[in-house]
Amino acid sequence: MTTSVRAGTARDLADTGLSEPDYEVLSTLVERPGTTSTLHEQAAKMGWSRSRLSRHASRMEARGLIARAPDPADGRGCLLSLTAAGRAALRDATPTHLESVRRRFADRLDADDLRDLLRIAGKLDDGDTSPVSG
Amino acid sequence: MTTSVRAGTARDLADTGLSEPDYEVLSTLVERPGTTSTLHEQAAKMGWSRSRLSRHASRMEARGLIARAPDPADGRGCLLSLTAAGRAALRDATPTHLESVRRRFADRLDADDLRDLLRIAGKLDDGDTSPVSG
DNA sequence: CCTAGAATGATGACATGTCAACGACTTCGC
DNA sequence: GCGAAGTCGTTGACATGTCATCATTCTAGG
Repeated sequence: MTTSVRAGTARDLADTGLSEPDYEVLSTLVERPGTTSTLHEQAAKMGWSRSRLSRHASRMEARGLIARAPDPADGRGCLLSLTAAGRAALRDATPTHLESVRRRFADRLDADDLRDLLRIAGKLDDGDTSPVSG
Repeated sequence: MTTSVRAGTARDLADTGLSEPDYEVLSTLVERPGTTSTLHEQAAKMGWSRSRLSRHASRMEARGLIARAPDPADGRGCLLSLTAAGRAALRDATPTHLESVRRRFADRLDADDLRDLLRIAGKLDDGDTSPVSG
């Protein structure tokens, strides 16, 4: 079911020229002061590995959606920031995406559904990540 | 939540040397007469694209888990079949995988949870796959 | 028989993601 | 200050998946 919903929203997003990871990066970055963030912080905020974000940032940088700059406060770090093109792409995609999510997800569930879903999610996400011992 | 459960079962499976796609292919193939199937049929049965299965079959073939042979009944087709190694890998992985799924999923949900989850899944999977129009 | 069109599986070009390094840099304890 | 240890972002090597396209081969209609 997750698959079905995601496939739908991803398809809708694709029409705007952004993938879901693109959208996540842009929408998380735009919430930052100066629409700028350290790669590390950004990755942490998104729950991504630094490696993953570094790779995706490279692709998005090549497409002109974001820019990289050295972090003046930490010689190891780099700052990611939205470009004008990135801001524009996000602005174009947001209404479509929100509408898509609403139509494919939110509108289909009532309050009971959401409550049950959260309850179940809580049980499944819970606790141990250790492998099967036997 | 799906992500969390899948990550866990994938990790458990990895300990047996198989990925989740590997396991899917092997477990679907073993149900076939002669543990053999056309790539096309196999893909349809699994809900995969031919392309995807072709690619994955190549990787699994390289690892000796399955074998390809020309289809005597259709010059375009090819037959995928389990090798002894593939059968052994599946035999080794199955108990671990079932235990893993049970522990990470089934054991955590009661009858009500399952009922609710199916109800919600039904609503989300439902119907239209068309893009957002406006 | 013969040809137009459909189906099959493979593949090039990419997008996405993981993991284990690595070099550069910072920090901590002394 | 200085060296050990940790952190940062990047990268090579791969696994996985998509899409469009291709050569083959099959099939249906004449």
